[in-house]
Amino acid sequence: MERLEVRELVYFTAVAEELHFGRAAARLGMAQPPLSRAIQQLERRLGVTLLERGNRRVALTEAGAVLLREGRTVLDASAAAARRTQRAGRADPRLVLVIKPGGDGGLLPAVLDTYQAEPGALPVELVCSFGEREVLLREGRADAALLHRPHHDLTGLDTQDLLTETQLLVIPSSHRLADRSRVCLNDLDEEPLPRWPGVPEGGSRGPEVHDLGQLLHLIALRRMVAVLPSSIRDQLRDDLVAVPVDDAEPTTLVLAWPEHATSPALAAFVRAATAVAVKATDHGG
Amino acid sequence: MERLEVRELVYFTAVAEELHFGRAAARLGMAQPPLSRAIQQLERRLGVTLLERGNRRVALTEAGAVLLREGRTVLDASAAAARRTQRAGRADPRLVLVIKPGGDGGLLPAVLDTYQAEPGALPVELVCSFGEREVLLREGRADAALLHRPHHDLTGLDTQDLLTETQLLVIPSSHRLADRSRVCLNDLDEEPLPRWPGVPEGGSRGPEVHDLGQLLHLIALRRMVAVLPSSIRDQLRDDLVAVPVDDAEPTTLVLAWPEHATSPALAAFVRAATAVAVKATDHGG
DNA sequence: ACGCAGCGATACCGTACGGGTATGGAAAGA
DNA sequence: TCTTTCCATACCCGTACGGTATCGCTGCGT
Repeated sequence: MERLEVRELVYFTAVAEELHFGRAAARLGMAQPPLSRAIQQLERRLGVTLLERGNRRVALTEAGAVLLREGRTVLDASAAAARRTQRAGRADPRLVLVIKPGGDGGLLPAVLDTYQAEPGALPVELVCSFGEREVLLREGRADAALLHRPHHDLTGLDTQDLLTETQLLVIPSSHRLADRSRVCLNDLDEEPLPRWPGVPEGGSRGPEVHDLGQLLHLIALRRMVAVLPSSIRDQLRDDLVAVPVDDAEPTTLVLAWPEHATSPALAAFVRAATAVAVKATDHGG
Repeated sequence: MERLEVRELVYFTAVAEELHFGRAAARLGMAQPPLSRAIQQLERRLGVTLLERGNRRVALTEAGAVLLREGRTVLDASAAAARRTQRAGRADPRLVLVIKPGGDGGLLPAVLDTYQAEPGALPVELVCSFGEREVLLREGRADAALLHRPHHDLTGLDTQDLLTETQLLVIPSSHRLADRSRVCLNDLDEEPLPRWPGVPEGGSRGPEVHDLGQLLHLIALRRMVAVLPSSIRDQLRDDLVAVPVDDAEPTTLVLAWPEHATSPALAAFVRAATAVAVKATDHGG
């Protein structure tokens, strides 16, 4: 079996994405002829035609589509490998945890305290990011992340459930639904819901939001409403109210980390978070 | 960020596994000096030392251990990408399903019939393999596999549960436990259990077995006993009996396929298998 | 119908880098 | 101290990757 080189995959994905050798070559910062040759070579070595060269149109074959998808995972894995290795080699070891501001269900302080008490605990570096948090994990830029199920795609990650919460509708006190004791999703059919960065049009309309303060502000301005886990209750402004949504499926806060991770520091962190979570659910009911 | 090439990863994993440049070079079929240089280059580009060169001893650094693990996943993904692309490009499209002989829970005929009735169904190629079945999936050599949870490691695979079965102890009719109406795992402490190929010493002792006929034969010869899903009852020889094991955790037959697979043929197969499975559980209770 | 423009393939060339051989040099064992 | 072992350095060569120039095909515009 002939070897499949990363450089070739970079070339191929560029062409497969542009469907145009010239533009792909420009994107790669190289001339078009060597790119053509590299693709031909790749096709010869695999014994498979990847691109249908209609004279003015380049199209992916079935096999090409497969290689595009598979190749992306290889490139992702390769980039992640490089970054994780570099992070592991740094002189100042730290645990990078990525969170959504306000999305920690109130557990984070206790988790951090518990973790720091563990033997061999590393300094924790918090990275706040509103969208695309799981991408940071997959890219090897972070060691762990707080995510929400089923909101995030958790394939390829190991996870530990921390906290399951019902969801609340957050609206201005002057909203037509503000005095309801409960609502259901049908009531929101016409409401502008936020689009979360990185989530491609989940039936949501309205502008993209990038942080919690901005979101609450927009809600207060009657530009939108939002359905959020019940733990944001603590962080609401005075001019907003929260109403339980009966038929919104509960959201689970999960701690996620890359599959097959072996770092003892991460293992200790998972232990700490789990311990805090079970204590919290014991108390909270 | 500098690019991380597959060739470099092959070189590094060889050295990391051998912990010896000379042997690694021999394994790679090359001379030692260029290998040394390649590793140094890799270290420079990552800005990380991967190997501790004690004068007569080569050892992995922390970062090196990380790169060894991550690099293996890259190499696996790369090999899988190549094979899946080649399979997708073949002139005669087929769906490769890997099974364990006798391990289909009796569902397979119905699943195959149902699938062939689907529009756009491909010919199904059955591959029988006793051990290492999930590896075939991960290597891109098969499209789907029948596996058992919790026996197999399903990380990195998508799965659909088909059938949950209790487990039976299979023994010769002359065995000391043959007239028991039930046993528990403690009763088996001294019994020779088979070692499954690919499973590294799961507390099992006794010889490796590679197919079901051989296994049953060895049981009949009083060389071993085995705990198996209850659906093998149909395939028992006259000189063997099966006794329920009270505290053996139930086994679930799952259909597994590579994460993120998009092939419509595979999707149809999953549909067919799921349909047959729910029908079977409805009937069987 | 003819010509032009767009785009991928081919031809040809230079160089950078991957790989080989020979050798150095440090350290452990006899 | 001499030898052995094993990784690094020095130096050389060939390949193959990338660049420039050009061809050839085809669809479109007038």
